[in-house]
Amino acid sequence: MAHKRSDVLAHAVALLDAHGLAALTMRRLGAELEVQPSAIYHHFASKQALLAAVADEILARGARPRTASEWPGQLREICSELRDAMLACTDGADVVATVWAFGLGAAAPVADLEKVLTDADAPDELVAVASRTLVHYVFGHAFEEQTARQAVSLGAVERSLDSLPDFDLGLDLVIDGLRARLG
Amino acid sequence: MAHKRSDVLAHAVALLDAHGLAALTMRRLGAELEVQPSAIYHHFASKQALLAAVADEILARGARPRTASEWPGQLREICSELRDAMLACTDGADVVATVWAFGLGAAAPVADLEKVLTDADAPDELVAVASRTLVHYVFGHAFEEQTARQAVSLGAVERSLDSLPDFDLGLDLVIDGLRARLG
DNA sequence: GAATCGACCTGAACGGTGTTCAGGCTGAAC
DNA sequence: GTTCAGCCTGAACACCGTTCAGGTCGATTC
Repeated sequence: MAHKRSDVLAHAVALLDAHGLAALTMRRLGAELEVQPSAIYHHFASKQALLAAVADEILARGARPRTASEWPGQLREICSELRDAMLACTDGADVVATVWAFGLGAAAPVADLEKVLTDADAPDELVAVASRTLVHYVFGHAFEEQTARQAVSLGAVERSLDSLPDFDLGLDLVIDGLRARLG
Repeated sequence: MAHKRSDVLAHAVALLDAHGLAALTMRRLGAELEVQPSAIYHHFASKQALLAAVADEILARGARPRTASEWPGQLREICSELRDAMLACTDGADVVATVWAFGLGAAAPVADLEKVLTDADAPDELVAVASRTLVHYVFGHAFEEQTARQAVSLGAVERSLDSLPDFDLGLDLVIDGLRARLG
């Protein structure tokens, strides 16, 4: 029973979702596919390449229609979609943020943000700064929320989850800063 | 020649700085101290605990006097200090951000930000949101910059470093959003 | 129908990793 | 002179990502 690249990817995402990043091992993924670990290297050059594909898949699964007509709402839509996509999968924020930081994938959301800002007639430098500021905020918030939740559920650390800041409020903070520059 | 906890920590930071996070291995650290890897567990309960201490040390080394008298300048001082401390050490952003996200250390900068905002009479919720938004921005920016720089220098990925957004500009974006709320 | 070819996989190995544990050494305190 | 704590040894355990020569098998081609 030969597997295709898409089968391997689907099993990898399922494994990540069910048991977390630590369990996403070449050996364990191989076992899940009833295949030797080395067989995975026929489909992906390295674990890093596999993770990049996983990150893109996580984002693709979180895609949703966009309806806002003004740039502030459009930015909010993109950021919320990105956040929800990452939070929908165990360790999703970690995987997506790392892959993106390495420049290996997960570039779509930033491109979308840049397009919205360009269409809103923001100057080039502000487009680059603002889109990255937004994405840094979303990654940071999601990563912290997901990591803290996991650390608490593992009992590794006691820490109140109620104290997590509100996502939309922080987003508005950045967007208000932008509004002051875009008039 | 018996080592103290502070010796182990100092060697760990030196190893991190000289050869990066991947080289900060219990075995390699042991070799550096001319000691068996297991000896390190006498001083630190786990590698995670060691990394937490390393993160705090990185921040402590980056401490500098603060002179600003108004809250926007104070926020800028804290964020710049945090950023510079992380960038001063190889993989510093990765270590500090991860340790902080796990709630194991590196909490001082956030506490400082919260104090400044509280003293500026910001409401409690805004204090929590704003301080985290700022720290997410600083972590995200520093992590991306450091990771990208490293990926390029390793030749793993070709990517223009010139396109990195300006740190102060993004910081002002958030602070302007805050100004609109603090009057 | 036989040969070829590519996709897919095997099985073993290499050189690492964090961590545990029973026990040994040594220098200061009583 | 003995006790005791701090520090360390050395071996093992159970993993990890990755490589590589070779094997299987279905589809394509002559």
